[in-house]
Amino acid sequence: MQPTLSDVAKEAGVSAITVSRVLNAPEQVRPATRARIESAIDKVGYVRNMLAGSLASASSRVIAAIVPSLSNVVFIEVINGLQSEFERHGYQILLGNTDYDLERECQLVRTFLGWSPSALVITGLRHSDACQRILQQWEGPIVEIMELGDAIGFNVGLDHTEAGRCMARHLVQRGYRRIIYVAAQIERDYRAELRYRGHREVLQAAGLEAPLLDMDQLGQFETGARALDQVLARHPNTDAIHFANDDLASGALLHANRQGIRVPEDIAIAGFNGLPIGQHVTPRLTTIVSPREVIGQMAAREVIARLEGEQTLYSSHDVGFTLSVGEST
Amino acid sequence: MQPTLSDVAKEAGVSAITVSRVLNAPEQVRPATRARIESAIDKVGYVRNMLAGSLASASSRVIAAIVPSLSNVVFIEVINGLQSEFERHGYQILLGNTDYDLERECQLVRTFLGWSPSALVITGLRHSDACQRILQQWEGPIVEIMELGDAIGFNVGLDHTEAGRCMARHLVQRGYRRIIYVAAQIERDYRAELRYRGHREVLQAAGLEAPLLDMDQLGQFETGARALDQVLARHPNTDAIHFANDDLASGALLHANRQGIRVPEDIAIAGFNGLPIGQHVTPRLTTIVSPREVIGQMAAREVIARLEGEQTLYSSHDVGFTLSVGEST
DNA sequence: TAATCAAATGTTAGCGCTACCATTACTTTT
DNA sequence: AAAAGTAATGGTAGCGCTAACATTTGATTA
Repeated sequence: MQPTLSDVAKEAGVSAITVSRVLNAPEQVRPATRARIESAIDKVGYVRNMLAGSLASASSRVIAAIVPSLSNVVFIEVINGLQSEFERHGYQILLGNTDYDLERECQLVRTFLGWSPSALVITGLRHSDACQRILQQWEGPIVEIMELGDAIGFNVGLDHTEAGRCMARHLVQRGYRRIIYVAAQIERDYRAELRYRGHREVLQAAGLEAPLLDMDQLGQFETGARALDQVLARHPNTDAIHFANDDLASGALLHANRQGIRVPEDIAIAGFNGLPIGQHVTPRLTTIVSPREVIGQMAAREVIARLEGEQTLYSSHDVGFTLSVGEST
Repeated sequence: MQPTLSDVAKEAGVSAITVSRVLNAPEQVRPATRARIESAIDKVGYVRNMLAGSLASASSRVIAAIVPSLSNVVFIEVINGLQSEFERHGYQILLGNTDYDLERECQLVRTFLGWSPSALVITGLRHSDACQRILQQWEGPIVEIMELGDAIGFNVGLDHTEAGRCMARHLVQRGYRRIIYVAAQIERDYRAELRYRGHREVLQAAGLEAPLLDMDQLGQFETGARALDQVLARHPNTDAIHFANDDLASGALLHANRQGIRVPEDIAIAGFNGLPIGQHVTPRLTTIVSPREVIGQMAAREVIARLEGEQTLYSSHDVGFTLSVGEST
């Protein structure tokens, strides 16, 4: 059996609560006593029981983080940003993956709240009704990341509709007229859809059509390559492809290289995210750079500030984006 | 205040333990009673308190997973494999990131064990002495992943030394004679070092030198590109580069494309991991494919089997690897 | 119908810790 | 030297749940 606080207390000849203080507020214990207790801790090989502590104090120093996917580098970077900030302040991350499924998200939120997390970081602004209700009722800090809009708690992200507009404007300005938007399973990725809406808006305003090609597998290189083939076969006079993300776009670009299709002369290619790969392919990919790690860090900082008692009001933070023009458009 | 089990019990006119049973072993409760309790749960908006439950039952259904990095896709895929298996069986993942720091690893292990996890999944076989002691003392299942060797618990991984040998043999066989091994911060990445050892062994056996170039930043495309420049400048008659991973190798390959350096005529390039990108660059990257997600899944399955009472003995599982020959060598 | 037994439900006692208040030890002040 | 104050430590109760055993209910059998 693991030794408990009172085993340590017995060993050190003090009461359990004094040992607890050494762990939680060492400055309240006289240095001599503290040293004695610390060596007792080592001696009996005490490992703190976080469950009991969190139950008694009703606070766990656990952050529940819910993302839609772990296959997508973007969320990894966000998690990385969260981690780096939270770990520094002594918080642990409980990680959940919804696989873009709102039902699963609801289930996860339910379970995670049962851990009395110090805060909840969740991706996106769209949740099932049940989930929405649970979130609204919960008293701890909530941060909704990635998108901007009508949030329950604090909100860190960027305006995806505007990002879509921005890229569409760029393409139109460059003189492209037969532009297709290519996504992978767009109905599951609301942010890709928002970008499409912005894109379509701009194209229609310019009197252009805004066709959409939705691939039925989740987006990686392979899907991008296949999408390029499909576009060339079915819409042969397309002059530019606006991809929903850099994975797809890079896949298409690398495929074009292999096939001897010239970019942008035969067809222009644009992406979204600003992944490193886009800057290393030839030609460099035109894309929209989103500060992904910053989203995680901002979210974490906001939560930490709140938890340490600073009275910040719930509000939202636009991390913005940058159009990075490569030679692919 | 959140409603508790006894609030639900009062509402449903039963005792708390019956409600507990509905949650943990519904088949033990008569359907009529169960239905009544379930609607009471909905009515009062009950959210289960995992802390209290885990404390009382001394089991948390949390899996502590410790990886050295989240910037490396490889670990993401492993985590993904773990997630998909564990989540299906109702386990949550508590995620820790050591940043390749053994002290930090020890600290994380300490903290995580305080959560009474159902199991601990940890990367690698090398731990600090203190950590080693803590792990040995702990009673729950431990899985050490990625490497194979002298493990404390169950062991899922591959033989990195052999992988290094395999690639070196391939290069020698292809006729390359001035082969350099390029890594990024090799002293932090023990597995990259193991591969180098295998590589060196083969080269020396063939009467060749086995120089090592260690880049001082962690490996991404950029580092690979820079490494290629350095090799060409400082070791101009090198005919092949064996990179410690595909990120570096792809970075170098894409850089070569940009610079008009011909691969493999001017210089051959090989990697390790079998990341998708390697199969989409031109020429395709020669690499060693490791079944990353399988490692996570295997680890998870083993743990689950153990937890559900199957009496499997601690042992190790070699997931193997495959040499994938592209046109880059 | 009583005896028997399994299924369903309840009672009690803690899991290991911390909040809250009480007490004791040690300073400082006048 | 007594009073007043502060710092350090302790006692008690309870966080919300479940394990272990106890009891009740209802079905089955002789």
